[in-house]
Amino acid sequence: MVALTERFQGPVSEDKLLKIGELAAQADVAVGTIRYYETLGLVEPASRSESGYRYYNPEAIKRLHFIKKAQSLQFSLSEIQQVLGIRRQGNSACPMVQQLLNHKIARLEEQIYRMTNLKAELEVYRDQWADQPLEASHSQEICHLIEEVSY
Amino acid sequence: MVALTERFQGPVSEDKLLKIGELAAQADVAVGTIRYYETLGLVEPASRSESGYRYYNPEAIKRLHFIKKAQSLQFSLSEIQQVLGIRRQGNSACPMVQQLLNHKIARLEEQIYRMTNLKAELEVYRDQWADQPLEASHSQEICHLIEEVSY
DNA sequence: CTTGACTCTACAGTTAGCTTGAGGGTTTAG
DNA sequence: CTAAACCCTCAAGCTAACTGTAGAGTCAAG
Repeated sequence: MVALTERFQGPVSEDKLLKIGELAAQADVAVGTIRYYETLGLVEPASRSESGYRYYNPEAIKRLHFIKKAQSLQFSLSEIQQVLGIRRQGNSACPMVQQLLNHKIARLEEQIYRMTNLKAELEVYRDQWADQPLEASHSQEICHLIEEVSY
Repeated sequence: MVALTERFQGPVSEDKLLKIGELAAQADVAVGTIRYYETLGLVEPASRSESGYRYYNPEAIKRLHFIKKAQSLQFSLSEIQQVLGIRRQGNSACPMVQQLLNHKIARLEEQIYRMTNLKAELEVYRDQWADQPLEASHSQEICHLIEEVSY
């Protein structure tokens, strides 16, 4: 499945450049997704062959991993873009990054708090359900859980 | 702003039916959103006037509040739909609801765990940044935070 | 009885994050 | 040298959850 090119062609002085499919396999991301990320400025090939093939250096794998991690933790692509894109602007990124971090930390705190509350609430409902005799589930009241939870 | 109808017309025996705009104001939801929810089977007017106007009973306010709460806690409309829609199917909803709850609780647990980890990670970065002398922000390295975080 | 606020339906548009497809070149294993 | 496997671009489509618009009818106050 994962067949890595050992040789490469192109004018680059680094070694082990990857074609898009190889990068995709290594980073466990779809080829189309990588191209899509490129339109957003999140990844860029180190070079292009004459025929237009993208060639990435292995750093790109880490980049994609970073994106996936940040994403799985509720960062939007545009937030990731902000952090990654800032260096291109040539000015100090730190203030913006710090702001982003503070904002993110505050949001996480709030979400954790709300999720913890919800979890406790749901557990109460679930346990009430567990205590209920089975026949009760089939009374007129279609599901006591729904009556409790729904409104 | 909030002008409630005191009288109503229609064949319903309850009192204080609301027009869609009134319901929207009471529940703090856009009119269009309510109509959209109706297409998903999440809310239904108690009745319609001859001219087609929707008339809701005040229960609908609670329904919308429930939807908003569940939503703010990461439940999708289709999940909410599953819970609310089940009674229409005439069979016992409890097993499905229990399953949904368990699944949701597990997901919350995982998300809380991951968010807590990320928060700690981000706080480390932020604090490292705070300790950094200002000039360091303007060295060749455009932002040490980016170098640390990005890969 | 008219005017303005409200409502109706139907459908197009929006943002996010991709996926799929058409149509056509390129590489590489056998 | 040929056929499979890859790659390219461009464009459209998809899900979620709405928002907005057009064109037309309805209701309530003055």
